[in-house]
Amino acid sequence: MLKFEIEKKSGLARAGIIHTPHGDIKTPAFVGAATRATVKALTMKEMRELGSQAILANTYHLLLAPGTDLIKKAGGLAEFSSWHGPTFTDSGGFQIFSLPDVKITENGAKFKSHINGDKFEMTPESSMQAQWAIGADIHMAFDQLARSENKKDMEEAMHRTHRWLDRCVEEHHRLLKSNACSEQYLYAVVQGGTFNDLRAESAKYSAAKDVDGFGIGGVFVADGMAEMLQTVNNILPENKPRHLLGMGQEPIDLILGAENGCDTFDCVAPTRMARNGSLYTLDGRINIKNAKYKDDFTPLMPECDCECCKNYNKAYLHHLFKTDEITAKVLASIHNEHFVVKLVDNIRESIMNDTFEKYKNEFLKRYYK
RNA sequence: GCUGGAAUCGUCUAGUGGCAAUGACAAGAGACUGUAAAUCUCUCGCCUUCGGGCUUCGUAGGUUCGAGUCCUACUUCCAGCA
Repeated sequence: MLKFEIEKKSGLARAGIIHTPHGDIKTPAFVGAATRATVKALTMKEMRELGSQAILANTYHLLLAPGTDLIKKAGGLAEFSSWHGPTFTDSGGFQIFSLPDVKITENGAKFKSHINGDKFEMTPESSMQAQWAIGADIHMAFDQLARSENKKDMEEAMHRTHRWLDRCVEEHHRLLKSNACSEQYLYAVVQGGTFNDLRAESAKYSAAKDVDGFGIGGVFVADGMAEMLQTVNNILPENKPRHLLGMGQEPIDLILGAENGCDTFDCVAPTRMARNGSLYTLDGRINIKNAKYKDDFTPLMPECDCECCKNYNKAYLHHLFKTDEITAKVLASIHNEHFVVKLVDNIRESIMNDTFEKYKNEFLKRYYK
């Protein structure tokens, strides 16, 4: 069983430590999205230096390239990528949702590779096997998310997720046993969309399973998220960690997520937006490509101690973006990733100090003014 | 000086009698949430009550219902010959 220690509680919020074979994660924590075993535009050294504690890679992408066997041969994700810290893998479930030409059957999902059109099928078992080969510390159950106003569709996807969960749990334990290994861990994924009764049902179902933690999936907007998380996290066992899948573009997502009992987060938005010139500041997100920054020689965010803010100014960043220099994306990604990592670290600190409410109010008041 | 050729939005460019005029870049703005994202969208002559109105394709004339497109002259540039 994955060791999770709770150090401090405040309502549903908690500060804790997840002990993984590759090191500890002090939670709440923002996990870097390293879909193809790399955080786009950043080196692992840069990730460590900006304060990241863990990364999350994607089974679907690594299956296509370079192949999960190759990662196993390399010694696993941590060794292969030179990220010598805690790792997660997402199951590939999100890709069922996001790729075109996906056929879902009870057995699994049939995809076409977006790279060369190769057809292949992913099942709960094959996802577990692939994640086993990749060798991350924490694996996600293979789920089916949906985005629908139609409750029946949602319910159907949720029930399939539950049936798949049973198969994931079985296959996960079979793999552990047959390889005489106990150092890989499985999270169930809670679904149910915007329907809180379905969320409750999914949380109950997942809570009863022999898993090490929980992913909360299929969340697309902050609207109604707090209530949904309250529903789910009041049901999930307190002593197991919870990961809010894919949320974190907006600081409020992370604040509400932590406030309502989530321990870890991952999101592609900070680095994607960085590459597109949209940068976080304490006063809200700015587009550094805007003409008004052409001769603004002040730091992007004076309060920030990232490499970008400590050494460069807005006019320089603006110039790098306008001339499409690679360094623009590097510096911007360092800053945005640092911003969200630090934000969640600050949330943790405020929970530890009993100042969460104050931190939250001050942050939100300034950011969304 | 002669003979060809060429002049269209900030730049390059499409255009061969129905045109406010093609495409690219540049410029201006927006989007992005378990990454098919170094991506995508919108604006880009002026005005507008969004119906439309007005002024544009080197300059000035002309032919035509209608001209960026055909004709004449001029201006500038390019190539070749002197």
